[in-house]
Amino acid sequence: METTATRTADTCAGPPQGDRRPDGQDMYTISEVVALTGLSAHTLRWYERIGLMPHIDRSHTGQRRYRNRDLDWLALVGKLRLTGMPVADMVRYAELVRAGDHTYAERFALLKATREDVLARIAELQGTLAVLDRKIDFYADAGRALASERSR
Amino acid sequence: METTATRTADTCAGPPQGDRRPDGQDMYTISEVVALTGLSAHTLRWYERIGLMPHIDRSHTGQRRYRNRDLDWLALVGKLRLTGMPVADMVRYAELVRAGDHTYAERFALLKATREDVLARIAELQGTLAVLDRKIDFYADAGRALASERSR
DNA sequence: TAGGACCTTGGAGTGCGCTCCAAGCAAGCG
DNA sequence: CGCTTGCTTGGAGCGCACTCCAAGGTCCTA
Repeated sequence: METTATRTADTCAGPPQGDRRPDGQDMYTISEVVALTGLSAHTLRWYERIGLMPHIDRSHTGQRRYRNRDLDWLALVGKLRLTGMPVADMVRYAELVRAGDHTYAERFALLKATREDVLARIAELQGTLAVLDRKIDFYADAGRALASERSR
Repeated sequence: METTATRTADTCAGPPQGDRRPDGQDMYTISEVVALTGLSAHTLRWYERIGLMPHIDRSHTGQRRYRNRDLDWLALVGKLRLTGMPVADMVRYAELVRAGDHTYAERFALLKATREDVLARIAELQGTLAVLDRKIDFYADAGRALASERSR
């Protein structure tokens, strides 16, 4: 029952990602994808040129027709982008997916390394938050001191 | 007792930041600052050119001599950089500091806004972490499925 | 006093991630 | 039919944050 699911590991690991998209016959023009993802059409075409996207279907006149799995992929790319992962690394991951099932181990390792990066970045930000909070407290105190000085 | 401290709010809000630096007569060449901060000398000079640094003292022959307060400032800049704050925004903050005490309110607001940004970014990263974890679980399961398939 | 490490400057160059442009094709509408 | 809107392409351009270069001055040690 789940052996075929290995083929779609990088587009639907788990339930279908939640985002709205009227299932039935799923096909989206580039401008629809722009509306759904917030990316620009330029960026979508650029992602394709650099090998970050899987093959995108075309209409009989050559226009792009995105599918739900492409949107799922873009959602993942968006998440990875938030982590600061370089586009080149995402392209590497995309290449592994295209290369087939024998790259599972490498993809798995890449995901786990990325997870560690994200944890480290969260820790960094919490350190920064602490500094910021100290400074904010200081400013609040200084503000009160100035106020009481003025009223003296 | 604390009224003079308002003058140093942006270099030593709280205890002296912990980082090692042999107090006494504090003076550092640019290469010492490179060693202490991990920034390049190019970057340090560039920060100065764009107005991100306060005035840096010079030796009688014109070489930079950094002081502890400059290192504290660089530590703050480093933290803010981690949050993804654009350099231009940090320059703005530096200008407020140079402008004097009457910019307290604006600096305070800027710090609080930055704090909110950091919180939002942490939340984003935690969302990404959740996606990553789902994917990692999926890959782990798929790996086990493939293994048991091979052994069948 | 010589040599080498280190410092100075303005300006040019780099890498990344888009962002835009020009020229042209295709579909829908009055 | 013309008009508008939307899509196509390769390639050029942009903003950011550095990064480096060339040409020269300074510091230290012997």
